[in-house]
Formats: sequence, C-alpha cells, structure tokens
Amino acid sequence: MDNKTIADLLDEIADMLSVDETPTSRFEVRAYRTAALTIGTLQEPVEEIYKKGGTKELMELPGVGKTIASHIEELVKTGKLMKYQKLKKKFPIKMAELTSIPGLGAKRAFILYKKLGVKDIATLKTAISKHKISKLEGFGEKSEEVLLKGIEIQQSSKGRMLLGDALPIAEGMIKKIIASGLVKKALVAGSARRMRETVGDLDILVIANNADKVMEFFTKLDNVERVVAKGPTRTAVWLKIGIGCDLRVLEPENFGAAVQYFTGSRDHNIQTRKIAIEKGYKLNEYGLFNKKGKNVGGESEEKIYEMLGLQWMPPEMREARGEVELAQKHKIPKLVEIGDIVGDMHTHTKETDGMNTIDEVAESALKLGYEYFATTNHTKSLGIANGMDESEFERYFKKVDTLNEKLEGRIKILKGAELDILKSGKLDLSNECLKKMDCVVGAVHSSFQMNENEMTERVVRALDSGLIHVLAHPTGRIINERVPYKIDLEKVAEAAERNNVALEINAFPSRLDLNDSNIMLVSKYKIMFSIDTDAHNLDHLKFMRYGVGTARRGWLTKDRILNALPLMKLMKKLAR
DNA sequence: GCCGTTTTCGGCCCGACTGTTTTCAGTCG
Repeated sequence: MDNKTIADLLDEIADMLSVDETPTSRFEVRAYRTAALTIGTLQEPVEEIYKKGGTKELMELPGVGKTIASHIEELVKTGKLMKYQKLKKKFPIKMAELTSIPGLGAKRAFILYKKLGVKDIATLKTAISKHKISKLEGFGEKSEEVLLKGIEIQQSSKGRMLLGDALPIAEGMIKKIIASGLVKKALVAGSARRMRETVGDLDILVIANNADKVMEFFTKLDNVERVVAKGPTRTAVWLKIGIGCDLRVLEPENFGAAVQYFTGSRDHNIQTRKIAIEKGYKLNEYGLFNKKGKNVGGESEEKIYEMLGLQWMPPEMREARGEVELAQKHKIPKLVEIGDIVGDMHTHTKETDGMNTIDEVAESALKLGYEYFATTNHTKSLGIANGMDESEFERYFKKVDTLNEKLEGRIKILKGAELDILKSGKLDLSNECLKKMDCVVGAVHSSFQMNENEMTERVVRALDSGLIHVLAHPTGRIINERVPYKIDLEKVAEAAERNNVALEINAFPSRLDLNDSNIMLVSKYKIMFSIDTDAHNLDHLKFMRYGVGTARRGWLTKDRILNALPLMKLMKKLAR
C-alpha cells in the first residue's frame, strides 16, 4: 500500500473524528493530520520501512506513535483498517471527496448528509441546483455560491496528480523492473520526465527481449490496482494511487524515437516533426525515417535531434516555448542542476511548526553535502504555527551559535526567519531584530483576498524595507487547493531588483511557487532565485529536486540561483 | 493520539475571516 493511500485514509479518519469534536478529541484529530502529513510527504515507501523494521521503525517517524504505527501495520498486512471501517459506518459518505472542496469541511458535509442525503460531489451538485442548501439553518445564498465555486476548483484539478506524489511511485516501479533483469533499459517519459508540476498519467518505456514476461511482471507490481488494457507491446494499468500508467515495450532501434515522442509536449513534437519533413524525413514514435523508409536515427533521442540539426534539449524545456529555435542556433543554455545546489534558504524546526530539532536538520543537510542552510522559523503573527517573537529568536539564535561552533565549519547554519509580511506591508519583527539575521525570508500568510494593487503594494513596501533577502512562495498558490493571490509579479520583480532580493522557487511539491511561467515572466529582471524546500521535517529536504526541475522549466542557469553560490559569495550577496 | 532537559500524565500555545448571526460556528492556515 502506497504512502498516499495511507495518508489519505488517515486524513479521512481525522475528518470523521472532527465531526463530533470534544476538547480531547481535538488533539486526536490533530494527531491523525500530523501523521498523514508526514506519511504523505515521505519519499520512502512507508510499507518498506515497516518491512525493514516493523512498528518500531515506523514510530521513529515524526507524529507516528504506537496506535498509528499499528494502524499502518494492519493496513500493510490486511489492506484494511478496522477503525476506519467502523467510522465509515457512521459516515457512509465520500468524506475525503467532499472535504476536498475548498470551503467545505467535515462538519458541514455531515450536516448536508443528514439533512439532504448528500454523499458525494454528484449529490451535492444536485442539492445546489435545486437550491436546497440555502434553506438550511446555518447556510444561506452565499453558501451555495461558495460550494459551487469550490466544486469548480476541485474538478479542474481532477485527474492530475502532484509530481511529488507520482514520480516516487514511477521511480520505484522502474527500479523493480530493472532489478527483474527482464529489461535492458527503462525510463519514465511523459510530463513526469519534463518535471511538470502535475501529471495526468505515467509512461514507462523499456527495451526487453521478452515483451510478454516484462508485461506480466509489470501487471503484478504492488502498486497496480487493475489492468486496463493489454496488447503485444503496450500494457495499461490503473495504479492504486489513482493514476493510469502505461508500459511500452520497444525494440532497440525505436527506443530513442519513443522516448522523444513520449517526452515532448504535443506542440514540441509538432515542431520537431515539421523540421523533420523540411529535411526530407518522417518522424514518429517508431523512428526517424528517410525517403526510402529506412529508420536512420530511432535508436536514440540524441541521434534524432542531431539528424534534425537540433542541439539536444533538456526534457524540462520541451514545451514549445522557443526551445526549438534556440536548439537550431545551438544556443540551449546550460540549466541549473541538482548538483549545483549547495544550500537551502528556507527550513523550519520544532521551535515553530517543524518536526525536528536544529541539530537534526543540520545533520541531514550535512548528509546532502550542503555548505550551508538557513533556519527560518515563523514569526509571531502566525499563531497557528507557534510563530516566535524577538526575544524567542534571540534565545534560539544563541542555540544556533553554539551548534555552529560545534560543527566547526563543516556546515554553516544561517540565522533567519520566515517573516510575516503583514496586511499593511509592515514587517512582523522589529528592524533591530531583523538586522541581526543572515537570511530573512519574507512571506504573505494572511488576507489572501486583497485586490491586485493592494497586494502588490503590500509586498513591494515590505521589500523596500531593505531587510528582506528572499521572498518566499511569491504567489501563495497551493496546487489543486488554493488559487494564487492577485499580484503584479513584474512590479514585485522590479522591487526585488532594486533591493537585492531573491525570489523563491519553493520546492514543496504542492507549492512549486514561483512556477515555470512566472519564472520566465520575471527572469528578465536582474534578480536571483532561491530554490528552497520549506522543509518541515527531514524528509522534506529531499524536495529540492522538484524546485530544481521547476527552475529548469523556467530555463534558469546556475548563475541565477542564490543557493548555488559558495558560502563566501553568498554572504557577500546577503550583506546589507 | 503524540510526546517528553516538565517521560507514563497532562499538555497539545488559535486568530482571522466569512457568512451566518445578533453572539456564533465553520473553515482555513
């Protein structure tokens, strides 16, 4: 059973428990949510952790104790969970589906069930269209409007899954397929290879001697829920996480053509095929064919592009946004790579809403080979995250000083904060306090509904304080959950340039903010970008690759990335 | 239900916003 399924289940338990909330169960609800978050964002399959070390190992995970560890054990062993099924009897509705609608929580979902028999989105839609909801006590005209809008947002994301959820699954499957010894080559193509923020399905391409055997092996993988289609060279399955996955078995002479075809966006492929025609070839997923019908380059992607007179393009660029023209001129930039990253400017610890101590974060960052990282806890306005005030930062930084001494320069911890930019554009900590910090990461966490002028002025005013080094998640969007707030990013970029502020590419899989198109919009300004994980636990530090993928989709080179700078240069850049 | 320089109990730091109210409840972060 994969992490997402388990996490969704724990979340649904939290939903159901929250309906009859008592002073003590409030915390039980929170415990389930915490555990769901941990498991949902874990990069290693929780099932493997269990198989390796049992419940004892599971209890090492932050937020997982005796009970939830035994729940996971039960799920892995039996595929079922008694506690869940018991609750489900009381709440025979699609709770997770309903609460995924922004503006609808568990309590009101249950009221709608009791009063109107609403069980899922379909029945909710009917109830809205018949204007039954506005007549209920505690609901009104506006409720129907909000719910309808919420359904729209929810449905627009339907069918596409976060890259951060899908890619680890695909990679896990590839690993097993390779380990089976049945294939010579295997890779994930499609939008996952282009590192798109969400993926509609997964495409796995392999070269194998025996197609039947590898397809048989593929359909038997743990992740597979059911086989959708099975032919001689292609098998389509539906995975338990709720996404389709195709396996295509190819011959060596057309592997490259398939990789090229299944990686590029539709429009990228149209462009490359046109060029092929101009050069007297025909390009399709089976090969690059000359006039005589001979496949002259299908064995590798590199060969195909070379034959077309095109420089090889990183998959992340293949979106028909001008990369083909650049490739014709052999001017494809050398994009930033994960290995260029030597630090992380946005991390949290236990002092606010993180799960780990600063010592643990430092140890993990050291293992990643980083030269430095910034510890950036929330500031006082963010009550929910236990934001810290000036004196708490002072005390905390003493601890950081001590730890830095202990580390003897093996890694440098920069003292910082994720500073709330208040509604007025004022900062949430005193100037004196901020001036003592190495890295101030400014962020908007409230009043998202301001209009574009107000929001832009708010952020620009904050940047003009001259005290901010990085602007965190500049649009505030959460993929499939929250639309970006309205803001003029070019005005923000101007202010960033003026004040030597880096714009963040938040690597958290549900954020990826700035996204690729926003990066392209603002990269014409003389600004740096900071690719940060916003890690709330140690495992989150591994999200860096999604941020790097997004930066690459925005065509960024190493010299534009703040945390690709060696420590000495970084400190100069941060000096105010 | 988790967690522990306050370990086997007793905490877990909730405020803003919105729509529905007429003093509050649900949702969100």
